[in-house]
Amino acid sequence: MPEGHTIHRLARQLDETLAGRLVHADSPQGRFAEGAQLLDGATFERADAWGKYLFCDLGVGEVLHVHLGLIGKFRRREFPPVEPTGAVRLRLVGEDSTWDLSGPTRCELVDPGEQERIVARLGPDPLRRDARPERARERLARTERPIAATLLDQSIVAGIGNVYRAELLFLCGIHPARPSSAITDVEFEELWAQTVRLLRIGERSGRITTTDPDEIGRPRHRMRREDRLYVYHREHCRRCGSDLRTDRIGGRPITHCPTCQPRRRVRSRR
DNA sequence: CGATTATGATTAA
DNA sequence: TAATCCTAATCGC
Repeated sequence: MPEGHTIHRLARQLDETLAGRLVHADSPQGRFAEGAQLLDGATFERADAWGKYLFCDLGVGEVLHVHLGLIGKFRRREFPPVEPTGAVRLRLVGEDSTWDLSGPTRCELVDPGEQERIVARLGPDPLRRDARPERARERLARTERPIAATLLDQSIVAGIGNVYRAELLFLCGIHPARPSSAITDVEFEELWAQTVRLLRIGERSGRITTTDPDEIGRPRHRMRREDRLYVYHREHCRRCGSDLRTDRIGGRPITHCPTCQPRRRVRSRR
């Protein structure tokens, strides 16, 4: 379930449960045996998220870099630990918590220079206080690539994934194929504000919810699964009932509502 | 039990 | 653009 909100939530929970604690590390599955050995017995200092990239500093010189990819999970497990089920690349056991990493696309130790290089390739992260949205704004203005493609480009904005991009474009009433350069300043402001808002909700709750509790008629945390999204994985528009359309943009499917997200902006009535 | 699917990203072509 | 990697839940037969 990894878009930026997942990684930030994870960083916070790792901090809460492991920071300042002595940690035992191992690789039950065996594919990160050397790295785990290096981390074993270290003190967990801090976890930090940049977009979908997670870094854990255990004060051993190199930093643990984890990227969950599409299917990776970093889950809290029973303490004291029991024999893991399935393929666990890395297990971290603190003084009162157990964490299992499975299926990551990256799990490696990187030196601080390499960490810097990774972070330098990323666009502003809406979940970071120091984010500079104007960086993203400038990039968008300079490319004709469809907005649905640039929103997935982590070097432009860091942390948006396939669910959030579809939902954001719906909420902002923007057609996915619109050239990025045609996004107006006002639209960008709203896009950024919504991104921050939705990612924060996701980080707090641990799940992606983009619908309005008033519109659904029940509090966000008690919404049914099928009520949490406007367009992603849906057939009909929750707002107007139109048949939704799914296209492949930026290499991945995106669904939009032809009525709520017209290709040309509807002339506002005066 | 095999096939399919998934909120991702890199590499090769 | 396609192929590839990684894992586990779910679905159809």
